[in-house]
Amino acid sequence: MVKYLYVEIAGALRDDIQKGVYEIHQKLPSETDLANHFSTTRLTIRKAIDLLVKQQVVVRDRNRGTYVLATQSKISSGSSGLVGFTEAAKQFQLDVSTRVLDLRRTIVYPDYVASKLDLAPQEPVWQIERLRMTDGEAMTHEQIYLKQKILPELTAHEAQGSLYRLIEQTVPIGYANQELEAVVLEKGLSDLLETAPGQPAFLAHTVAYSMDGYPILYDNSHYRADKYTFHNILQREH
Amino acid sequence: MVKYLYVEIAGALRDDIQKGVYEIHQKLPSETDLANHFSTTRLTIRKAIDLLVKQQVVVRDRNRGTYVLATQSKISSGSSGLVGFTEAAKQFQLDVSTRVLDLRRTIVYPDYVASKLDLAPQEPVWQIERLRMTDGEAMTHEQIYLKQKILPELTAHEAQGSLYRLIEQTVPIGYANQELEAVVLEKGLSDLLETAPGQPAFLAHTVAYSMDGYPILYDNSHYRADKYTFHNILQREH
DNA sequence: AAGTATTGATTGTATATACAATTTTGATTA
DNA sequence: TAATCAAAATTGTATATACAATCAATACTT
Repeated sequence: MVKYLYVEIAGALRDDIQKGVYEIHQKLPSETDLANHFSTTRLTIRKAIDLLVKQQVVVRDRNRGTYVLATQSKISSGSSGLVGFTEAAKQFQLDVSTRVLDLRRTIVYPDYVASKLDLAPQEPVWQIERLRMTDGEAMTHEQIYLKQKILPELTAHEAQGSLYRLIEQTVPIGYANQELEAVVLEKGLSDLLETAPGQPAFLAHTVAYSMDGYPILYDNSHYRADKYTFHNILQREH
Repeated sequence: MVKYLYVEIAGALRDDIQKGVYEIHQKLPSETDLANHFSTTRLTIRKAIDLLVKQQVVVRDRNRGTYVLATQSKISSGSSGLVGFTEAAKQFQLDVSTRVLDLRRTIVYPDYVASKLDLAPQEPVWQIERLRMTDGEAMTHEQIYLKQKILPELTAHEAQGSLYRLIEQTVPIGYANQELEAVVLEKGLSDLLETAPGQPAFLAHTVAYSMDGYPILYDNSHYRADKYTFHNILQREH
């Protein structure tokens, strides 16, 4: 999984931070020192630190040093494009795993699902409930409704990977409409997400459409707020 | 103002894109070609392209090339966007009012503000704390840090309106970088927002940049989750 | 003692070069 | 023609090195 030197070094540093070798607000060794320690060049160290900055683990302070910001990094996704959890986490070079809690073909679903997906009466959908984890820690709980006619067959094994990628083997996805709520976790979900009730979370409602504008899937996901941020680049229109 | 080679090159490329030299979905010249053209190294070109990627002007496609992205639309619908609260709320035809809680020119601010705004030591900023209301109900609490050199003077009356509009009378804003957290309100803020502690809220960190990529203002806002949702249209890149 | 200049440390940028990984393209072969 | 293989193109990573910009600490001068 770990392929590149700078990713490995970033991981090593992050581990050290998590282990307390470097504490919050403490300064990391200088780039040259790190380069010597890891027997590499300063530029490779810089790339490693760049990654940690992107993950918001450290901050740079020009001419002074690099300081520890948090002991944990957050995954972040947003309008940078439509990516599922798998692809987002991969950009952070994290190890993704999935627990499929439920997978069934059904004609029983809430009204708003039928409405959002523009379903015919009795039209079957795949209902997929998954728990997504990075490095073994629960991050996201997903409740997905996918038009069955898009994917006639779907195995539990397939449901473990990137659904977007799977779907795009038959229907290219054009865009999605996402609405974000901030919520507080109730008992059931907090258990699944391995945290406490009352903790904040994002609730994202996403409808993915084909290029033609036909709805394909509806996704209702809870993201642990301590592990996830949404990130937008907003262009000013002049 | 433009100091570094790679920033200049990024600007030149962005201009070319805007002028139509490179059109949407078109491929940029290869990095080696660009390096020759600008009489520099591939690594400098890469840093320039890195910047454009961060600004979402182009995307990389490994082993294939760098492609021009749609520089328009894609963002900021429904809510905050780079329109600021005033402009957003007006689209909903709501009656916006503002309570300026604090307005001061100061050289005392958190480290992360100095870092995000790339402030010189002792550089003065305007610190503006506002409560934004629609139809008399508290919606948003804003904590804004604005480089003083952008706006030498700022009255409490001016601070009641749209800051974005005010700023753009001197410096056009190019884009902003927004990060969303989901949080739970603590006592002080919940009082200001006229709700109860423990209620969920969005916490948005926004850094607004000039067209050249220089930071202008940092905004730390809490949005009542029961009154506000964030809405994105996500484009799938193919 | 207080201010000033110097020096070292540290991050930021830039050049030059090489190899790796993968996609595309073109040539070769069955 | 179709399939296979080889080469070229292109981005990604890595090493080595140098200088610039600025902060912090030290030494020096007044």
